[in-house]
Formats: sequence, C-alpha cells, structure tokens
Amino acid sequence: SAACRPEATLRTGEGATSGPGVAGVAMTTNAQRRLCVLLFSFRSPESVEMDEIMAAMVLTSLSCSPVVQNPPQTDPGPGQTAFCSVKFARFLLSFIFTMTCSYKKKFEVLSGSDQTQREEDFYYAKICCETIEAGSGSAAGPAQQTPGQASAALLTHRPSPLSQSAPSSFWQIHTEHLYQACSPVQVSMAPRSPCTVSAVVPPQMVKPRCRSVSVGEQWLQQNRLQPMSASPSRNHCSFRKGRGEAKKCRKVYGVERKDQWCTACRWKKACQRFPD
DNA sequence: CGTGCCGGGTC
DNA sequence: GACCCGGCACG
Ligand SMILES: [Zn+2]
Repeated sequence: SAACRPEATLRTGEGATSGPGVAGVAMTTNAQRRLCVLLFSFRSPESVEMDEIMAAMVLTSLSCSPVVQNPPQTDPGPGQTAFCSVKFARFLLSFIFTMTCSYKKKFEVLSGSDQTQREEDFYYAKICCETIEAGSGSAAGPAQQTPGQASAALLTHRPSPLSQSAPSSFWQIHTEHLYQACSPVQVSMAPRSPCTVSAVVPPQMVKPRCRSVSVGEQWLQQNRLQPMSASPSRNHCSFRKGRGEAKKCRKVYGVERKDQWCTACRWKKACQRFPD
C-alpha cells in the first residue's frame, strides 16, 4: 500500500554521471526508508539539456531520501548534514553508474556482442542503509537473488575513523542487471514491506557475471582529510569558498530558460535548489 | 571566460 | 519584503 511509493520516475543523462547516457531512472524507498532502489537503463544521449535537468532531479530526491541522510548520532548540525548528504548522494550516483558502465563494457567484450543499440536493458541498484549496532558489525547477508537477475556488483562501505563526512552507518549497494525475463520483472524490496517495482525487460538470454568493488575506498580517496590550514575560525565547518562543484540552476537549465531557475539564482544569490 | 554569488542598490 | 546588478573570486 503506502509502504513504498516511487519518489521519482525520470530520465537522466551524463549530468551527474560519467559515460553513456542513462535513460529512465525510477527510484523507490521502502517503509523504514532504509533502502532505496534505482532502476535505470542506458542509451545514447539525445537531449542533453533535458537529461541534465533530470539528473539534477535524481540527485535532489536521492539526497533528500533518508537513506542518504546522516543518522542523528553525532548531529553535526543542519547545514553540515545537508552538505554531506548531497555530496554523498552525488558520489553514490556517479559511482553506481560508472561501475555499471564498466560492467556493461566488460560484458560486451566477453560476449562479443555490440550492445550499443540495446537500450532496453535494465539495471537496478539497491542502496541499503543499516545503522550500526554497538558491537556486531556484521550486516544482513547479501540481497536474495530473484529469478531473472544476476548480480553485477556487491558494494559495501563501512565507516572508518577517517571518514568524517561519510554517514556513520553501514552501506550496502547491490546493483543488478536484469535480463532473461520476457515480461514484467518483479524487483523485491525489503522483506517486510510488500513493495514491488515492475519493468519490461526484452527477451534475451545471456550468462550472468559477477564482480564486487568497495565503495568505501573511493569515497575516502575523494574526501581526504580536510586540509585544515591556518584558519582563524574555530567553528567545525569553516571551509572557505571552495566553489562547490555542483550544477546550479544556471548550468542546468541554461540562460535561455532563466524562468525555470530558483528565485535565488534568478537574483544572483546563493542557489537554494542545489545547495552545496 | 563562464559561473556562482556577495554586497549594495531601487521600488 | 521582491527584484536587479556591479563586481569579484573562483575554476
Ligand atoms: Zn538555483
């Protein structure tokens, strides 16, 4: 019922990603809001402008989802939390897409099939968030396999004392390539919530391939310890104007569609739709 | 040079 | 308040 409802169904391009365009991204969140599912497929980008808009929307809804929010453990303040979640969401998206891209490429090489024309292949990524219990750090086992699916990657990220800005929770990203099924495929979500997402997958038979990567490594690399150079302020988050690398309304919508910018951007103020 | 946006306007 | 813009700091 209302246990799970799609938060966004959209198309996105290379905006928040790198590599080939991404068409059709659907996102759902379960009742406990601990699990998030991205369903997407690839294709060659056509309308780059539209794609970038949608990519920004995916980012927004993903970063707003409690799956990516920082659990109220250390409570670093509202501003910092928002910053971290947006940044982490951006990182998750690009990581998932690039990883799926490389998997897709590798599969094409191995199978010898040119799949550039195949834009109906659907992939999906489960993003699980389990708050860490004191002591036992072992999370529930990998997501159960469903007929018609093969594991493309199983990613995990565990918090380390070095990762200050990373959410202090257990992360499990499970991306899968859907094939073999001819008609609507059911994607099961959390065991408790009876939420399902259906997608039409082309009839096709290929052999599955597995690989696993660690998302924690890259996250830590990209968010190395803050330089913390001679800074007069003793406040926690006092990084200066480092021009946060985020697509703002101007770059997303373009100057010609200025009427779609948020009011802050229209008034040359700090963007409030895509904050850093 | 394009972009983000602070400070400082006007109505 | 809403709205506009010069000018500067980034990359
Ligand atoms: Zn804006």
